[in-house]
This record gives sequence, C-alpha cells and structure tokens, in this order.
Amino acid sequence: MGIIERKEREKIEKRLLILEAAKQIFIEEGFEKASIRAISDRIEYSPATIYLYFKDKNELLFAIHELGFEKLLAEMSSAIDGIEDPIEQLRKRGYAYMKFAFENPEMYDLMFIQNAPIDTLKNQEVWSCGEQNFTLLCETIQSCIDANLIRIKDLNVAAMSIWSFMHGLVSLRIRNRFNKFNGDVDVHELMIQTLETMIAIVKV
Amino acid sequence: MGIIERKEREKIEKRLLILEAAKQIFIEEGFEKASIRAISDRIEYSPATIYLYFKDKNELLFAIHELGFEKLLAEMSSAIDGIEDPIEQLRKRGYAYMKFAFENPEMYDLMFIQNAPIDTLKNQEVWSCGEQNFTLLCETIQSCIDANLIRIKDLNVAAMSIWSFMHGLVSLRIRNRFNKFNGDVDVHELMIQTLETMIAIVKV
Amino acid sequence: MGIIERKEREKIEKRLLILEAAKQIFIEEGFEKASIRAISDRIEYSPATIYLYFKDKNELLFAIHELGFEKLLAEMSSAIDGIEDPIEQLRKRGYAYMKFAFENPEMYDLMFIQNAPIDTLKNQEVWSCGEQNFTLLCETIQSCIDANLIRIKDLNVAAMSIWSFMHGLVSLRIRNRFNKFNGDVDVHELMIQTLETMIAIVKV
Amino acid sequence: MGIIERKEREKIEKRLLILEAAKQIFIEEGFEKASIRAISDRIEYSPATIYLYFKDKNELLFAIHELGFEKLLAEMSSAIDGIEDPIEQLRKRGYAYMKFAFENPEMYDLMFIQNAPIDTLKNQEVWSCGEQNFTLLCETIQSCIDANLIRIKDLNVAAMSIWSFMHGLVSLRIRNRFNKFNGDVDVHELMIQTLETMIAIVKV
DNA sequence: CATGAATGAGAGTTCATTCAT
DNA sequence: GATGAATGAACTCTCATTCAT
Repeated sequence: MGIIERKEREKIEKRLLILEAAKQIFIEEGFEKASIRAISDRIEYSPATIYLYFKDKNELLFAIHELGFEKLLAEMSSAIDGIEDPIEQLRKRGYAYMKFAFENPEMYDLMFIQNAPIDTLKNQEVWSCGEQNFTLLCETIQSCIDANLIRIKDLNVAAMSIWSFMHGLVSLRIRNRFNKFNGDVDVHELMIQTLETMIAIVKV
Repeated sequence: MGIIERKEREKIEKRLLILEAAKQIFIEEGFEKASIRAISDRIEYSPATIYLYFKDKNELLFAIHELGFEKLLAEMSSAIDGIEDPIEQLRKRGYAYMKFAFENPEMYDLMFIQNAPIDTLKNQEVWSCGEQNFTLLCETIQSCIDANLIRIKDLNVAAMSIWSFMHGLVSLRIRNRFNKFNGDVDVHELMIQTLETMIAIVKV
Repeated sequence: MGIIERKEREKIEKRLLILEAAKQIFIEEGFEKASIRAISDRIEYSPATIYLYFKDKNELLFAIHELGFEKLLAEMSSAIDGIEDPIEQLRKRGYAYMKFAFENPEMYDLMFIQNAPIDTLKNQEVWSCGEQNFTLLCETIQSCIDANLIRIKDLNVAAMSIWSFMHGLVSLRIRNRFNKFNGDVDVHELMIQTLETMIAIVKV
Repeated sequence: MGIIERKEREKIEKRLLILEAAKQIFIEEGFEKASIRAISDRIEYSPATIYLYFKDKNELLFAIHELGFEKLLAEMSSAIDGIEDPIEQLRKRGYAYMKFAFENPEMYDLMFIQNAPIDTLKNQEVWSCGEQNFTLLCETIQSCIDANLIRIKDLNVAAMSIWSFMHGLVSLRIRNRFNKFNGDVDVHELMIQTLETMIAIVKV
C-alpha cells in the first residue's frame, strides 16, 4: 500500500519536474517552436519519456497551460494586497492581467488564444487553475456589485464584459492588430487610457 | 487591344476563382488544414499552379484574409441600412460583427487571431479593406460622440474600447474559453445580454 | 526562295538577340540561378519562346557557352597584339586566361567546369569557338617549339600541360580550394608567382 | 557503462553504414542524382532517418567528401611504400592521384569540383583529411626541395603548381574537355606522356 | 522506468517542359 | 511566331508518435 502510494507520488513529482522545465522553454522559445523534440531536448529527456507522463502533445500543452494559470493566479492574488476598495481591486487586477500578458505573451497565447490545449479540457477536473482565476475575477466583481459600485448588476454579464474587454485589448495587441491606429499615437499609452476610461465608465 | 484586356480580365477572374475555392476549404477545414497541397487538390489544379497566381502561401492567405474583410465590410455597411440613430447603428454593427464571427469562425480566425498573414501586410497598400472596416467603426463612433450620445469622448479610446470588447467577446467564444461559465447559463444568450449591457453603459 | 532565305536570316538574328540577352543574366546571376524561367523573364520573352530557338536547356546553355568562347577568343587574340616573342605571347595569354576566368567566373564555370552543356557537343559542328581557342593556344605553343624556346617538344603534350595547369590554377581558385593555403599568404599573389615560375621552368 | 559504450559504437557504425551506402549511390549515380530521397530509398531507410545522423544534406555530403579524402589519403600514403627517391615519390603520387580520380570520378567531383560541401567546411576542425592530403603533398615536395631535386624552390609555389597541374589534368578529363584533342590520339596515353614530361621538366 | 531508433505523413517550394491558342 | 497557362516530378526538411529493448 505504502509502496504504491510512494510510487504514485514520485510519478507526480517527476511529472511536475518535466513540466516546470518544459514551461521554461515554452516561454523562451514560444508556441511555434515548442515541438516535442525541442522540449525533450531541452529538458534532457527522450521524446518517448514525455509520452510516459502525458498522453499526447495536447495533454502536455494543457498541463503547461495550467502552470500558466497558476502563475497568473498568484499575480492576480497578490495584485490586491492591502487594497480594500473593490473598484481599486478591479483596476489593479486589470493592470496585473495586462502585465502578465505582455510579460508572458507566449504563455498568454497558449492560455487564451490557441485552440490546441482546450480540446483536452473536457476530461479534466473541473476545479483547474483556470477556473480559480475566473473565480477570483468573479469575487472582485461581486464585491463591486455588493457595494453598489458598478453599473452592471448581473455577475455573469459583468464577468463576461470585463474579461472580454481585457482579453480583446491584450490579444489584439499581441497579434499586432493595433497597427491600424494612426502612427502618431503611442499604442501602449492609448491602451492604458482605454483601460482607465472603461473603469470610469463602469463605475456608478 | 481587346484581346489583351480580355486576357487580363480572365487572369483576374481565374485568380478570384482559385481564391473563392481556396476560401471554401479554408472555411470548411480550418486554418491548420489549409496546406497548399490541400488547396490545390480541392480546386483540382496542381500545387505549382497556385504559385502562378500567388507568390507564396502568405500571399494567398493574405488574399483570402482580404476577401474576409470585404465580406465583413459589406455586412457592416448594410447593417445600418435605414438606421439613423448613431447608437442604434453601433448596436447593429455590434451584432453584425458577432454574426460574422460566428458564421465564419475560420475566417475570423485568419483575420483577427492568426499571426500568419499579418506579417505580409506591411508592404500592402494602406487603404486595404481591413482599414476600411476600422474606418467604418470610427465613423459610427464619431457620430455618437458628435451627437453627445456616448460617455467616451476620445475617438481613439472609444474605438479601442469597443473593438477590444467585441473581439474579446467573439474570440473567447470561438476559442471555447467561455466553457468556464456555469453550465446552467446559455452562453449565447449571455453574450447578447452582455453586449446590450455594454451599450447601455456606454450611453450617456 | 528569297523569302525563305530572309526568314532563315531573321530567325538566326533573333536567336542571337535572345542569346546575347540570356548571356547577360547568366553572367550576372550565375549558373545556379539561371533557370529557363529566370532567363525568359529577364529577356522579356515567354519560356515557351526559348524552346522555339533551342531544343532544350542544354542547347541554350551550349549556345551561351559558345558566346563565352567567342569572348575568350577575342581576348586571347588581342592579348598578343604587338608581341613578337612567342614566350612573351604565351605569358600574355596565360594572364589573359586568368583574367577572363576571374572576371567571368560564372562563364568560366559553364565553359570548363559544368557537365551540362558539353553533352550537347557531340552533334555540333566541329569547328566551334571552343576549338578555335584551343587552336590559338596550339599556335602559340607551336611557335615556341619552332623557335626552340620551350623544353617540351610535342605539341599535344605541351598544349595539355599548359592548359591543364592554367585550368587547375583558376578552377581550384574559383571553387575555393586554395583556402588550404596558410592564411598568411596572399593567394592571388601566390598564383601570379606560380604562373611566372611555371613559365620560367618551361623555358629552355 | 559497457552498454553505453556499445550503443555509442553501434551508433557510429550505423552512421558509417549509411554513409558507405550513400557513397555507393553517390559514386554510381553521380552528384546530381544524389537526393536525400534517392539515398534513403537505396539504403532502405526513411528520409527522416538520415536526419538522425546528419544535420542536413550539406553535412552528409561533407561526410562523404571526408570519406573520399580518407581513401585518397590511404592511396597517397601507400603509393610511396618502399620508395626512397623523392622525385620517384612525386611521380608515384601523381599517378595515384590520377588513378583515384578516374576510379572515383563522382567522388573527385565532390571533393574538388563541386561548390556544395565546401561551404560547410569553414566550421570544421582544421585538421580534416583534406588538409592531411595537402600536407602529404607538401612533405613530398619539401623532400624534393631539400634534396635540391626540383627547380622550384618555394614550397607554396611548388605545391600550387603541381596540384593545379594535376587537378587541371584530371578535371578536364572528367568533364570531357579533352575531346578537343584530335581523334587520332589516345587521350589517356597522352595524359601519361604529359605527366611524365612535366616531371622531367620540373626536375633539376 | 526510460529511451534510441525509426518513420509515415506531410509541409512549402522550384523547375524544365508542353501545348492549345 | 509567340505565349499564357499549366503541370508532373522533384526537391529538402520537420514533426508527433511508436515500439522493441
């Protein structure tokens, strides 16, 4: 019994080890370059080994993608340290989200843009990190609603609005679709202005 | 003289023919599957033929992508037929955008999500269809601002806000990221509610 | 009768016109890049047209190659203008050969290194320019022999020796095989020294 | 420990096996026909397998090319077995070089005529087989100079002269440029005569 | 447990050549 | 006489995946 458990634990630990390493090359080299071969080379395991811990590439991607959510979760959590005002919490988390996206574009890509890993999701435990992030967002919003600080009263609507807005903002930027803006404007500056404006507007 | 013109016209038509056909497989089979070979198979031409009409794959993708913008442009234009109220125009165009995205998800993917053809874009004439779409959006917004109907006063800020919101909304949906919403809610219904709420909020 | 002759003449002239132009791009762009497509593009004829004047690529290459021999012939001829001393003639022609090779490496390549056009040669008239060049060399050598100025008495042996030496010298250079020489030596300088030494040695 | 070594050895052996096989088609079918697919077909492996042992085609060509130099080196070495007289050594090596070229024309082609693998060479260890061959030649020549047996006193000049002559001789032959000699003469016989004459001339 | 070795499938691209018009 | 259009046959190379060991 104890032996079996230990083996299980060891297996999980090794999986994590591989994953951590894989995440690194993923971040450094990007989605396109992240072939199984490249990953296994970097972590100094054989490609075949990866298949001992992950069913296929999708599952590996999904696992990495979960690591991303963990990181995002940590940053989103600490973003509101010491902040009481729900609106201010919302603002901080907005900036934290933007910051995460720009500092980890390849990760953001995997987490929110790529098709690949999401197909695996169906069979996953519901309470993944991705969900927790979403929950976090919902909590902040709920506080705002409870304190009657925002003009949207429905939690789901508010969550969808805010997430959509934030995701659109960063993903259009990451995918270079904001080139369309006149060359005179500083796009990054404009994004911040836009974010602030949206907060102002959503406030009661 | 007439002959030359006819030949020229035929060449353009054939290019369009290929393009249309290619667009079909593209739409039906998706971005990933759209290899040169798959395309040429479908249109029953040899792979080499494609290179008579398009310099490389990127140029072909770009052309398809322009086709998409043309279609979107047409739909965005007709969306406001007979509508005078700027806010109502904005609403109609929001729905038109959503409709386009859901009816042509692979196209939307290519136009706004993929990295691929955007790199080619740099050397294109500025006044591409993509720009015109953006211009259209700006015009509607400008009318709203002029009529003092919305709470955002800066055109760029408003354009970025609204486009980001809309893009986030449809792209998270297309990429299945709205699964996170509780199974009880009808996601599509929620999206409409969200869109309506945002319009309500942005209004003066 | 007259008509037929005129047509024939016109055909030959056009052939020459195409050829001259093709030679240019050949020289400028090199053997590897000289595809039929590239050639026809540059001369502003269709690829198909080339096949009206040349059976296949080999024949075209052969014709260009003959143009090269014409040029070489001209340079080899004028190289000895006003020179009486046969040995001095030999030296001048040696330098002329080297000069030609370095100024027209792609042409030299085609004329003396490539396999391609030589296969066509079998069916050509014997008295091509290539032959004339060879004859020229033989004449100079014969003068040297007649005047008892060189130590080789057999014409064929002398021709083969000298040509081999010269070809080896320039072709090893063109193909970068002289890199093996210590980096301290100026290869070009060494080649001249080598050429002079060989002349000195071959002299009685 | 032993296992690792065995595996390593097996890997090297397999590499050699592939190489040997590849060399064969190479020799039999020539440089132009030596595509990766042709090679893999012949050795009954998939094209992808080749890339497990060689980075790309250039590296494979380079390896074959090194094999050629090894062979040449062996033949050039054994050519002077039991020979003391430096001049006689030079003669024997001249014949060995010719013999190698005629028995392995495609190999010779790759080693001394083609552009292809030489570009890869830059990053190779300096002491490749190609260098050793050159060194061998230099040693023989140096002996001749030291014993005051040849009329050229500078090592570099002598090396360049002799190599150029030999390379010109065999490469013009390989590329069929000696057709120009009158049909009555036996070209091979003439080459031998030429080689002998050159030796005679270079002697003090 | 771990992997070395191998591969089938497929990617984009180029080229000499043909032929109906 | 000239060509636009088309193509078959190649090319090199990459990748996720498998399986005997």
